[in-house]
Amino acid sequence: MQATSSKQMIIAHDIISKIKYRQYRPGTYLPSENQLTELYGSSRETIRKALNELNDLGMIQKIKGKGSIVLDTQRYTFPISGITSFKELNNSQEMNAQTKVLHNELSQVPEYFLARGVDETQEATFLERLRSVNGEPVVLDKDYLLKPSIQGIPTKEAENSLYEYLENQLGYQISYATKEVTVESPTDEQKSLLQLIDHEMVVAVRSMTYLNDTTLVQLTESYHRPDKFKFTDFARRKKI
Amino acid sequence: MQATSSKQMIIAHDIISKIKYRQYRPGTYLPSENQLTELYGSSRETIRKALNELNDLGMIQKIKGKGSIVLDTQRYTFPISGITSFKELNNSQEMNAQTKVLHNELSQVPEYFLARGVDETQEATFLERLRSVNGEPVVLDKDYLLKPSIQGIPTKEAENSLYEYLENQLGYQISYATKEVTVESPTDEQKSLLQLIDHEMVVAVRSMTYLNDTTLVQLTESYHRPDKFKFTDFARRKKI
DNA sequence: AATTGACACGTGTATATACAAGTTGTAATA
DNA sequence: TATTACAACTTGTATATACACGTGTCAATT
Repeated sequence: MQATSSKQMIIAHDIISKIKYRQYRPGTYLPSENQLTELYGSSRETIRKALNELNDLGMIQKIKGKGSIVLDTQRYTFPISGITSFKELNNSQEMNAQTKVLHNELSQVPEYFLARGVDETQEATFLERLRSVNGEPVVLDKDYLLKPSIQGIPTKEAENSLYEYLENQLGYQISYATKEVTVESPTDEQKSLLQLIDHEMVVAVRSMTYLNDTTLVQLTESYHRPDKFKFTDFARRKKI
Repeated sequence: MQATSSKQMIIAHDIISKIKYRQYRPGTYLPSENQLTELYGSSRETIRKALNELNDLGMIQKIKGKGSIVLDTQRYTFPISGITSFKELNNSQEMNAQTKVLHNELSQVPEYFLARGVDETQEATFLERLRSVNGEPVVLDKDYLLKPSIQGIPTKEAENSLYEYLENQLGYQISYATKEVTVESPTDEQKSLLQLIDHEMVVAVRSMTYLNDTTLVQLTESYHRPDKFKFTDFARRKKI
């Protein structure tokens, strides 16, 4: 599901772009699987695997006996769900964003992750970054990049996307992450950096990121200003 | 992906239960697809579709050329992600929960949803419920059940799971939902019902629920006490 | 007029086959 | 010894075929 080269992925991307540029419009049916089979010169199974991707993404709704309806994704297309980095988010939303690196040094792993199975002796590079949009501080990111997979990161790279560095520079394939969101009272540091008003709380997003081979490579604590935080999700009902 | 009757679903469930009861343990490999093919007397494609379900759920990690590793789901198994109702959550977590129905009457659709494409003249049954755990108020749910799909709901049913009523009593198939999470200042009603301390904020989860045929049937505004709110998620990196 | 039945067409599931490509251990080779 | 080459496994992709089953149309029947 990663490489963009397979036939089913090419087809999926093509249909997505046709939806994006409104060749296929929300509320209308896609061509039937058999028609798409002819259109792309592939087997029906390949088409179906492509359509199932779109179904999982919430871009279409498959209806047995009828067809696949294009859903209106515009309404809920602010992608914080899934694994999306600040930099990517920034690009896709075209906000005027800025990243300031506050720390980039060796450190211990914080308490929260120790309670979740991370070894206390685990060496890590601590990276603290303050994200601002239009001059206003919005997010405080604390990343812990784990050795030996990640030996460190140039501060210049840290100003951009971490994922980009890990994937393009180090050749790693980030595969999945677990994430936990809570609302907490801010520490003094968070209060001053995020310019929080008295009694205002902070939204904490803590995540653990893994590679394809299940190697844990990154721990993140991300603190958001509550008034700037919005999380949008699309979910299918599964009976498992 | 809904009915539990198909072969691939039976296989998926079986493997899940074997993981659950630790016949297959976290960190170890599942039998290979070919072995599972023999074990279940099915084709490899059927096995693969079952395994892909588990992969999507974050229960296993497939590694090309090696096999499928069982992941440790215990650590992040508090399912608020996805569409899961309070009642189901309650059952799975075995909390001592209670539901009090505050309102059950006709009403207009609130502003938030009008801004998101819902018609102003849309008729709806307004259902307000206060959820408590161990005597403490935790969540305030405001549901709007849309006509003509849903003509109303017996208050007795409202004390249980709405989804159960819709699926088992009305025979509807709930398919997907969009969800948005924000942190806000509480209204006076929320402040008193949820027993919020001064300056404490409230977590608002607003969602729109759809049937298989894309019919919108339910709007929900769910307000959580910030100290009781926790949201856990598993996400795979997708390059689409 | 209302019901029934046949049919066409849609997606859902299951199977068999083939080859591509990643991983690992082993044997042959330089 | 170190490297290379290969074999034997693994998962990934693509194809062809068949049938089950949901939906809608339309004509025949009641």
